Amino acid sequence: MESQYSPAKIEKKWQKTWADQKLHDTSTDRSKPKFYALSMFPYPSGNLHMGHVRVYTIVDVIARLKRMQGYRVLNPMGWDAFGLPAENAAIERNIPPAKWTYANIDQMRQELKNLGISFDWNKEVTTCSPDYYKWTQWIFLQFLEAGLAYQKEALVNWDPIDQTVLANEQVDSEGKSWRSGAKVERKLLRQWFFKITDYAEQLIPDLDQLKGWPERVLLMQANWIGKSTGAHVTFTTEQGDDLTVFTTRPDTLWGATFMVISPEHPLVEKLTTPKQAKAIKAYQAEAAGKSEMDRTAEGREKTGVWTGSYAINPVNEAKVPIWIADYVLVDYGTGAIMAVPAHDQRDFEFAKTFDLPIQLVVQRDVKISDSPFQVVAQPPNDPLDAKTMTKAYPDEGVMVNSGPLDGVPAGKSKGQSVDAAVQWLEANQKGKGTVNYRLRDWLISRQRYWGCPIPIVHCPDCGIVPVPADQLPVALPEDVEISGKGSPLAKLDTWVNVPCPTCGTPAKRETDTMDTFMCSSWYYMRYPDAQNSEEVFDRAIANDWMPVDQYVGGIEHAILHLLYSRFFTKVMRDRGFLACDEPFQRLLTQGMVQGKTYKNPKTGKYVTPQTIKDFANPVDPGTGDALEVVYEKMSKSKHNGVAPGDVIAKYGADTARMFILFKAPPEKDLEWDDADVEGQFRFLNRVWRLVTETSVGVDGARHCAPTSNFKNLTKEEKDLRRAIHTAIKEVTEDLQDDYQFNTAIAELMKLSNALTDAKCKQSSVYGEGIATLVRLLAPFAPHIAEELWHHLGNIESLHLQSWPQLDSDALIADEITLVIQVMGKTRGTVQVPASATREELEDYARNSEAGQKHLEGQTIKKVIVVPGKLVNFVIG
RNA sequence: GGGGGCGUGGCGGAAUGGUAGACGCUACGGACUUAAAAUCCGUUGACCGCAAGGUCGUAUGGGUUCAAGUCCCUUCGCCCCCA
Repeated sequence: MESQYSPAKIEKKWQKTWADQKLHDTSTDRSKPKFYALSMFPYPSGNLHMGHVRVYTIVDVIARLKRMQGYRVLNPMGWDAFGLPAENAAIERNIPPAKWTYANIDQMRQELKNLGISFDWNKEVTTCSPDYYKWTQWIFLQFLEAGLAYQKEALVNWDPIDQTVLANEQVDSEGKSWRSGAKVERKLLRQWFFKITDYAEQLIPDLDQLKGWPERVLLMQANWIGKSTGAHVTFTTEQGDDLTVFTTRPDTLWGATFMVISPEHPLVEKLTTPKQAKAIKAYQAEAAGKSEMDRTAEGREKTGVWTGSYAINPVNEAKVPIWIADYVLVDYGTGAIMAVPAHDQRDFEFAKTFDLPIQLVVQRDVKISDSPFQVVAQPPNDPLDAKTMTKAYPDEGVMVNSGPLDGVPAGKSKGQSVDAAVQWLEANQKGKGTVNYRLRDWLISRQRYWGCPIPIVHCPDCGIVPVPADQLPVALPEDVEISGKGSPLAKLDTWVNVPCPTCGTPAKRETDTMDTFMCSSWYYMRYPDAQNSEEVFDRAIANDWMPVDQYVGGIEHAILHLLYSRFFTKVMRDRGFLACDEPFQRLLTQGMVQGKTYKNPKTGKYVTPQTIKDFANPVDPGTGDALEVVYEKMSKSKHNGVAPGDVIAKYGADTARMFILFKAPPEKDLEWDDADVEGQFRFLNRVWRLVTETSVGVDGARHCAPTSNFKNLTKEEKDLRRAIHTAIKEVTEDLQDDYQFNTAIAELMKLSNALTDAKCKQSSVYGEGIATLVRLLAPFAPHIAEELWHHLGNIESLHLQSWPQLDSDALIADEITLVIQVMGKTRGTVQVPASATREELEDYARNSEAGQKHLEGQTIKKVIVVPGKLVNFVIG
C-alpha cells in the first residue's frame, strides 16, 4: 500500500488483475435478470477522443452499477470499421486501408482498457472483418429474398476528373469535389435500395413504445418519416397519359391553374412540344447540377419551363399547362404537383414569376359578431381578391368557386373541406385518399472500395444472381492499390470476373459496396453471440439479451442510425430471427465535449494556446488583437483538443472519469476545464487520505455490519449514519432513473465531507461510512475504489460486492428544521421534534423568535402547516 | 415560416409548488512553511447596516397560489430539428 495516491500504479495493477480474473466476462447465470448496456461503437479513426471517453464512461458506470445490483450485464464493444477515412489514409500515406484500420483498432482498444471500462472483449465485433461482414452480406440476401432490396437508377454526385462517386459530405458548398476541385455532376447510376418505406407505417406508431427515449429524438424520427395525409388525383395529359399528383390539399383542386412536374419526370420527353424542346433540355441540364437543398430552399427565385402541353383537371375539366420546375423532386410523392397559386406560397411565387392565372377557392371566413346577445354573420373586413393578393392564403376560411365544396369550411378537421374533398373524389372515382411519407427508400450502394461487398453477380443470362449463402463471404480483396480515381474493385479483373453461381456462364461481380450504416444497423444483434461462425446469431441467445436496455450515444445519430436499426429489427423480426419490435428500450444522447478555444473575433481565426503568453489577457501573436475565449467542439483546426492519454498520464483514468461525469449532466454539452479536473483529483486524494488514514472502525468497514448492530447510538453516530444512508439513497436514485451522475458525485462528496468532519471516528458507524463511500464510489472511479477496498482488508474484488442497501430507519431524524413563513416569506427557522403534530408545529412556529417578532399585533387569518417542512401564517 | 428546447452568482451547475444557489471551480483572507507547492480553516448573489438584521434577486412584463426558478400567458435572447 502506497501512502500516497498514485493512480499510475494502481490503475495498471487492477486492470491486469481484473483481466486475469475475467471479471468483466458476461455472466451466464440465468438466475439473474439480464441487463444489456450498449454504447455506440466508434469509427477507428486513430485515437480515442474526449467524446469517446464520455460515452464509454457513462455506459461503464451503468454497467458496473447493474452488476453490483445483481444483474448479469452484457457490456460489449466493437468497431464501425469500414468507411472513407481509411481510403483517404491509403491515398495520403500509401497504407492499405485494412492495415491502417486494424492498427487504429489496436491503439484505441488499449486506450479503452487504460480507462478501465468494463467491456467484455470476448464479444468484440469488427465490421470490416470477414467473420462479421459475412453476416452483413447474409442479411442483405435476407432483404433481397424478402423483396426489400432492389435496384433502380438514382442521381449521384459524380466527380468527372477522379471518375468516382462522391458522398454528399465530399461535395463542398459550391458544388465542387473536395479532392479534385472539379464541378461535381449529378449523374444517374443504377443503385441498390432498401425498401424502408414499406415499414414507414410501423416506424411511426412504434415510437410510442420507446418510453425511455428523449422526446426530441422521437420527434426528429417522426418528422423525418414525415407522414402526411392527402389524396392521389389523376390528371389526363393531351397525349392521353395519366399524370397522378399527390396533394395534402385536395380541397383546393378547383383552384389548380397549372401543373408542375419534376425535370426528371419520365413523362417530360413525351409532353415536350418541339417548340419547347430546346428550353426544356437546357433546364434539365441545369437542374441536374443543383443539390436538393438548393432546389427546395424557400424564398429563392422560382425557375421553370413550360413543356408546351396541357392536362385536364378531372374535377372541373379545366385545361391547365404543364411546367417543369426544379422545386418539384422526382422521388417525393409522385414527382408531380398540381399548383394552386392562391393558397400555396411556392405556387404563388411561381405564378407571379411566369404570369400564370390565380384562382381563389378559399375566402377569408365570415366573422361572427363578438356580442353575446346576437349572433350576426358579417362579411370579412377585407375579402381576398386573386387580382390584388400579394401572397398565398394558406389559412382557414370557407370554400368558394369549388363546385360541390362551395360553402364548406376550409380546414383539415373532420367534416371540413379536405375531408369532404376526399369523399367527393372517391365517390366520383376521380381520386383516392392516401397517406404519403417524406421518408424515401434507403440508397445503400456506395461506389467505394473500403466497404462490405454486395453479394451479387450480374450474369448475362440469369440477370441479378445472389451469391449463395454457403459461398459467403464475398471477400473484399485487401491487397489493392487505392488511387482515389475510379473504383479499385472494378479494376481488379480477377475479382470481378466470376462464373455465374447459377449457370456457370462468365459473369461479373457487383462492384458496389454497402453504405456503412448497413454494418452498424445490426451489430447489437451480433454482440450476444459474437463468435458464432455457423449462423448470424443463435436466436435463443439473441432473444435472451434483446432488446438493449440502455443505449448511449451521440445526438448526431438521432435520425439515420437509429431509424435504420429500428428498420432492421423489424425485418429480422418478420423473418423470424428476433422476438422484439424495437431494438433500444432506453436511449441516452450525451452532449459534446467542448474545448477552450481562442478565437480572433476580427479574423475569425483560431489561435493555438501554445502561442499565447498571457492567458488573463490573451492576444493574437500575429496581429495583436484581443482574443475571444469560447467553448467549441474539440477539433484539430480549432487547437482546442485535449488528448485523453495526456489526462490519464497526469491524473489517472479515475480522475478523468470523475471529471467528465461531474462537470455537466450527461445530455448537456460539457466544457473541458483543467481547473475542474484538478478539483476531481483533489477529491480522490481526499478520499484516499480519509480511507488510508483510518485505522479505527475498519473492522466495521470490512463487514459492513447489519443494522441490528446500530442500536443505542449517540447523537453524533446517529447524524453520521443518517448522512451515510442519505448518500446511499440519493446516489442510488440519481443512477436509477435519469442518470444524474453529476449530482450522484456531489452526494459522494457530501458523504466524504461528513466523514472527514465526523466526531465519532472510533465508532463502527464510522467504519460503515468508510466502507459505504468506497462501495458507492466503485462504478465511478473503479480503480481507486478497488485499491481502498483491499486496503480495508477485503480479499474479493469490490466489483463483485453488492450495492449498498438503504436502511430507511437511519434516515429518520429526531429533530427537523421547521421553516416559519409569514405571507409566504421565510422569517426564520426553529428546531422541533420530528414527531410533532400539526397543532404542535403551529405552536412551535407561533412561539418561535421569528414568529413572535413578525406576528406581534397581527391578525392571523389562516395557517398553512406542511408537516415536516414549514408553517405559513396568512395575516391581514 | 412550422415544431421542439433552453435562459438561475464571477464560472460549471443544484433545487417532488415549500429556507434559491446543493456540490465543485475561481477569487480573496488566514494557518502551516526559511520559502513555495501540497494540505487545512474561513469568506465569496447584489444593496443597506458597526452589528443584530433588513431589502432586492432565477432573461422580461403580467397572472394563478397561503407560497412560483418550478404552473399559465406576453415580450426578448440563444440552441436544435424540419422546411
